[in-house]
Amino acid sequence: MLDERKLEVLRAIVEDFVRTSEPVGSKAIAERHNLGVSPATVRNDMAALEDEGYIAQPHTSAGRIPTDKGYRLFVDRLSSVKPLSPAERRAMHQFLEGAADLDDVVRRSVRLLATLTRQVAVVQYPSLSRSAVIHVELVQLAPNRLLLVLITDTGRVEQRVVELVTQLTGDEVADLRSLLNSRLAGRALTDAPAVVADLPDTARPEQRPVLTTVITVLLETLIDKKDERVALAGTANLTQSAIDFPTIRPVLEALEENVVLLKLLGEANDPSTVMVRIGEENAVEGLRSTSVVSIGYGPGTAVASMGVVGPTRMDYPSTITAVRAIARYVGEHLGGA
Amino acid sequence: MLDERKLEVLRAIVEDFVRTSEPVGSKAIAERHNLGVSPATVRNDMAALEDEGYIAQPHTSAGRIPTDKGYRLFVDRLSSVKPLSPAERRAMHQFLEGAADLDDVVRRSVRLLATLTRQVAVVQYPSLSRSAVIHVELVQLAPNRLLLVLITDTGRVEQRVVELVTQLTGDEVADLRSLLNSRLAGRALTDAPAVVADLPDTARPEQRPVLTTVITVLLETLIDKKDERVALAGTANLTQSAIDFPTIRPVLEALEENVVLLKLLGEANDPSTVMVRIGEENAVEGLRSTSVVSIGYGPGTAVASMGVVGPTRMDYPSTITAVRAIARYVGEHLGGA
DNA sequence: ACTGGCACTCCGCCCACACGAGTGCCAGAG
DNA sequence: CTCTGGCACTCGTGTGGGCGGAGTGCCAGT
Repeated sequence: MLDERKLEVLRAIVEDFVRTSEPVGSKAIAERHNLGVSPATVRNDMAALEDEGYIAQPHTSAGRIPTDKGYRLFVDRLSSVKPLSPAERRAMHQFLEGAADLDDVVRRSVRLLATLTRQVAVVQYPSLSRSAVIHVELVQLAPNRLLLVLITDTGRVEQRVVELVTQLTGDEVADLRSLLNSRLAGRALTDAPAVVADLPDTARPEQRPVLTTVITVLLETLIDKKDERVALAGTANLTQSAIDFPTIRPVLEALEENVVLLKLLGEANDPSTVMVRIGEENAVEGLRSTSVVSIGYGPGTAVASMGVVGPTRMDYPSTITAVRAIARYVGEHLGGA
Repeated sequence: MLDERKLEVLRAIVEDFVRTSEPVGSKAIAERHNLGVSPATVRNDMAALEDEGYIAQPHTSAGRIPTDKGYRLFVDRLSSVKPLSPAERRAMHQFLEGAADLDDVVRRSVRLLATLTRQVAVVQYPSLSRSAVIHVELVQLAPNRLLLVLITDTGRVEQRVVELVTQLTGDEVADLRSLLNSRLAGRALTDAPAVVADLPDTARPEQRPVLTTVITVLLETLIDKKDERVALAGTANLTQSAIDFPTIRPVLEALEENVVLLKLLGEANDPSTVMVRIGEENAVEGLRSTSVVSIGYGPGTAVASMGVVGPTRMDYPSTITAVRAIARYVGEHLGGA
């Protein structure tokens, strides 16, 4: 059905269209990409490609542009990896150099990703649910108010105020603290509920109400923070592709919905392979005319995801390379810190 | 120079132009705003207003539009406050209801502000520098690694890892903790440097190196975090005013520069008066064609600022009202928590 | 001081037209 | 069976002219 040359023609169409953002015609292909055949032949191939749904015509007597399906084929079978330029590599190292805390790393990463790909970048904060507890701290704000601080191995810190019905002494707080830490330190957050479930039962009766309250808040924090944070950068890059989006409004709206973004990224857990969602493949209304390139990252197995959102008319090879490189580098960086 | 009726004409021009985004002519004014005079008279007034630089013509034989100077006069002398509608008031309460922690409050506020004003909203996180220490916590991660956690009265928590050359016992950490707290608890962050400066001198010799290191990191945290965080929402609203911005690109770029935003908001400290910067009055390149309406907020005297960014062709009375109302409400909310 | 009238300007819109890029199809050559 | 050159056709884009209308500035009159 699709012989070698037809695929070459498709590649030529995708590459030229990405470069010029204008429909590409048979003559241009025959000239620029030395296929050794005449425009007429290319035309026949194009007709075949159009029948199969890989390319389309904006209108009669215009050149062809790739369809979502065409991009998909291109990404899956036709695109060769394009190595990062030395300049890009250098930029990457410099950019992440000297990032102080987790916030800083994420913010720099997202900027970097947006700059390198010239698109909108999204980086999820290392998720609570996939990390482990380092320490639980209790600070007594008042006799009946505690501040619960949860510290994870990815550098994230969550805090919550706990209101108690009873009053506590400093010693009691200390007891509580060491009790919680003995159970939780080193455990994955996902295990936390199981680990602390039986605590109230084993405690002395007078401790129980307090313990129950604290544990409730602790678990609430874990659940609540399921709605995790994301950083966003490069939205201005949307405007450069005025040709691609008739209106960028729905895209901006979708990008502001954290929930949507997380859903988008949530599917890309694997740090070894880049996931590409093209146009209509996106479940998210409003991003139907965009492509999303995403990947998992983190020390060891993935703890979060990052990616970029851009027009379907995107330089996939470069974008994929950049996303992969940055994810790997940030992952190492987090592991070392 | 500018008699009563001329001011009325200016008001009419501003109001109509804000509503329709089209240049307004003398006839429309004479009809819609019953001034009791003929279009010809209005024309004379308009000529005077134009001479004074309050309005301008896009081209001969078009209506007039307000200049920055015209908006300025309108805001300062002609705009009456417009109370919040009951629906808006209800929305405000519901929106902030049940916000758990500081992050949540800020995120909800910024969304609310963007929704109510239908513009881009910016909310600065309560700044460290203007708040006070509640507690300093030290968590021993390893014999020579401490986690320093700083808790402020606005609910913000900052953490930093401290690497030590020497190893510490748990007791030593506890000593250090109580020492720091005895000095810092309840003090304003801005006082912190002065308060802890002499600590190493008064300590026992063997404690000094550790103390110096910890204090250095502590002060670093304060300085570092000067570059404070902001939350942004409603960027999609920029697209609705396609008439107002030929390109929204520079605006989006400016909004992504946190530094720029902070500079913008930084000037609005006073929680009692709304600050309005119109068009060219903005120091920030890229926001020269926008207006910024901002105000300080927080429990008691202001601890941070919030505001909106929109086209100069903006409904100033409504916007000012909304910004003021939300700032006040969020301030109370923070105070009560 | 205000009004009505009038001539003038200029933008926006519509239409017609020509141009050119690109196609599909076909007949003929290898 | 595959490729090529030729040709007629389609359709979007750019250009230029003409028209209508909105709005103005000015002036003479009340």
